[in-house]
Amino acid sequence: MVGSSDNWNSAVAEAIMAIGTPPFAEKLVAALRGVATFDYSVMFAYSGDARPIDLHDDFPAGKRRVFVTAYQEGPYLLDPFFLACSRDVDDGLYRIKDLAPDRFYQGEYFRSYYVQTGLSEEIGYFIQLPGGVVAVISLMRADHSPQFSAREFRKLSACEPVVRALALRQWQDLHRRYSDDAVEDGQSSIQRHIEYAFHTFGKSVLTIREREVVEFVLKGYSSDAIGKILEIAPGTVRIHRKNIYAKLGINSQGALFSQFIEALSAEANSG
Amino acid sequence: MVGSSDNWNSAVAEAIMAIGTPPFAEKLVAALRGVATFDYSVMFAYSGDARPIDLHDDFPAGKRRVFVTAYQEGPYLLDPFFLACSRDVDDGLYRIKDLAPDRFYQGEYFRSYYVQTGLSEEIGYFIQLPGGVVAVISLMRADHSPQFSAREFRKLSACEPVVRALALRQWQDLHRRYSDDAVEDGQSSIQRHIEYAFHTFGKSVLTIREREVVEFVLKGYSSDAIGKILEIAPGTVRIHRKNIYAKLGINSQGALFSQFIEALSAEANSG
DNA sequence: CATTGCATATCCCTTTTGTGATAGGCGCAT
DNA sequence: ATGCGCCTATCACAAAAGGGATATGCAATG
Repeated sequence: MVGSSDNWNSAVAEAIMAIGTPPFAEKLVAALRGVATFDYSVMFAYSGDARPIDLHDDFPAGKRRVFVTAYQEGPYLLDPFFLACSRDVDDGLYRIKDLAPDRFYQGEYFRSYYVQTGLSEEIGYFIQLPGGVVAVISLMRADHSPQFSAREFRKLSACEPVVRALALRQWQDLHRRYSDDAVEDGQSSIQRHIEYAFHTFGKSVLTIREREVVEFVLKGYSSDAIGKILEIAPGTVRIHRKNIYAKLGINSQGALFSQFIEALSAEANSG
Repeated sequence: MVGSSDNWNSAVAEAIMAIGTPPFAEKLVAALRGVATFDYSVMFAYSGDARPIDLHDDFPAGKRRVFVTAYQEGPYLLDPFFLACSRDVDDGLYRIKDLAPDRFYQGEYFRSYYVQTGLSEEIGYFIQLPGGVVAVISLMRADHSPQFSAREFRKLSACEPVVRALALRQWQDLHRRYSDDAVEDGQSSIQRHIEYAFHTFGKSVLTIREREVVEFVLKGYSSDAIGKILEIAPGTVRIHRKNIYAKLGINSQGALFSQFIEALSAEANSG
């Protein structure tokens, strides 16, 4: 089947082990790259008409704007993939042109947005997730690459059950993780942790003013800049830093960062 | 590879979906039956010298006594599979006769116990589970069937990574159920995120060496200390830092930390 | 075979930090 | 009211980091 099946099995094994962890999508895509080559991949979650959520992508830095940011602004509403989700397409692998209106290349979506992407073809796995959400994993070829051959498409189709099962489990795991302790105000669990850590780091030893200074130091401001923000002399900021380091038993900015990260981790085990 | 790979993928998908549920082992074995035929299968968990635990088997009612009950009474202590577990065998697929003492068929174990099983061959996947437990998934051929051919053995071996990953996840899931959340592998979700971020931060723009330097900078080491760790001149570390800052469009350690924290937050929305 | 990117390295100069010592004003509690 | 903790501030010196210029060896890419 898929070229060297050793690689496929090893790659699937890695993806299985990564279920519920950040590198999951990366591993899944790596497995698919062993089946057929492609230039970019992206995984969007579509929930009704809402702005799609970027669950994963591997666009180079320069391309992300057109493929993700710009897309999410509005073009997605004309995307054949998005429209297919609204039509309740069966799970499976589809070519974008098979889902598109008859004259895709003459349509509004193609002319006003898709040309900018410079893609020669895009295919996508559709996966119905619980709660009416549809995940689409897109594999893309840039315009210097040929379209997916029938053979490649068949091979990728054969992988669909595994891709689907993995995506479903990942989704379950994410929800198990975030449903207990998160999502009231749209902020993710990690963001809340970071925010919390900024305001409580060193609470037992540092004074209020010192914690303010710590916050700005951690956010990358120089002593001079912090002085301006807090409207005190830069020298005073330096005194605060000195006292802070002494209290924390450290002697550099770097060590402060390090302690902050540790606090972030530790917090997870007790808060 | 494995005959019809459609079936293999579908079967693996079913097993993935069954992780953490009772029919899991059944699905896993079903997948393997699509690769090569066998008469019976059993999955034992060995923990030190303790009586092995029967995690799954598909023996017909009449055979279970000799294969499971009798085996657990004592014969297991002479079982080449059990003995291999004590010797810390690497994960993988093994034939019983390759693990057995030279003259297996003349040995005590064979004469006093194994003959009763009426098997022509037995092969087993060895999987090291956390906590020093070893799981062995045995596939058996009764004496009217031929031994596993080299080709069949190779095909089953190719499946090993998947079998192993599935078994590990199943074991983790069983344990998560009893030990509430976290720890299992000593890492909480946030810690995993941080660890992941350390290794992927700036992946699209920074080189490997640069990311190594970033990691140590974020962990609070000075250029001199990093130079010693990476065994390069301190001046070189400073060059790396300079290049890193240029690529990231920043100009201080603090800004680097700030970007790292932002990456951590962003990751939560897509990881 | 030339180019490009990466890792390595040194000089030199400026800016920022880390650390010492020292000290005035303010609020709060014994 | 006297002491104590906190915030403020200055001076001076040493250590580390930021930034420019320049160069060599190596591997991959064309």
